[in-house]
Amino acid sequence: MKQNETKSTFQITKRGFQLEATLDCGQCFRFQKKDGWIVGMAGNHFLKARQEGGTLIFDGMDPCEWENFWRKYLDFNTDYSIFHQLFSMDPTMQKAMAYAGGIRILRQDSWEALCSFILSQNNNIPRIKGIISRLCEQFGERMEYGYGFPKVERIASCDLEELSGLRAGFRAKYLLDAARKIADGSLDFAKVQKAELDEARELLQQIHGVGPKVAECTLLFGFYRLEAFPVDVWMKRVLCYFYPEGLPDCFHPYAGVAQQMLFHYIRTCPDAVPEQYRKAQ
DNA sequence: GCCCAGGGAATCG
DNA sequence: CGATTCCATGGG
Repeated sequence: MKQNETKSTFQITKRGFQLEATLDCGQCFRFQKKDGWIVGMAGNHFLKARQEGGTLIFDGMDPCEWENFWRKYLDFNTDYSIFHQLFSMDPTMQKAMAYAGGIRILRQDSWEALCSFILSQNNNIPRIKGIISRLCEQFGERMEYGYGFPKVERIASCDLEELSGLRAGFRAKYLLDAARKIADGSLDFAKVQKAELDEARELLQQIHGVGPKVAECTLLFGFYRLEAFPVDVWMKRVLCYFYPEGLPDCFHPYAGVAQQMLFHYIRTCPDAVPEQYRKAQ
């Protein structure tokens, strides 16, 4: 079988990594669980994987595809023991890390992350996934498995009417403004990448519909700016309950990493906080 | 029907 | 300035 010479199932060992939590903790929206496998796309790349203990099993993966894309996407070239060591001085983070310490910050494409979090505003994760899924089906490239993420120019060439099928509501016009500003060069991702954090925030917020929260998520998840610290309703609960004085100062260079572990912890761990605190505030 | 969801713009005091 | 209100949509 010729195609099996390049596409195969292979395994790697990776201790202290949580595959499912990493791909389903609200930093990306294109993966789902299916028959015990995590299946989904990033950019134009397809992944089918599962985890057994410290072993990751990839189905139908070209080894080059792993080396050239997924290894970096899953941030396997970063040593997370540095973060764990730093965070472990804090009792709340000890608990969060016991639950979600294997989460990694994905090295996502900037445009894909920006779109994802524009569509995330005043919305819930299941519906965000639905909108992004339709966005890819309607405007992305048809791949062997699934659809790629749409190019900037493809979205920029749309009008609002064409985007109505997404059922994105008021967010569609925000998406359009983002695509057009990037396509015509009035927003330059290279400039955002190089800029200081405050300037990068301002650049992104020039997009109509991008405020502090969406800019922060885009910087953390789409530009790998680990000091970015998105605060949504869940993180407000975390801050209110655990950190009324704010995070420890020494976390700041990597506050985004702590944020993502805390976010997943409070959202999905039943006994992270008392029941009344899950709803209140 | 109500409330809420990884918010932000427009408007009002 | 800070604080409301509106924005579309779907699930609980």
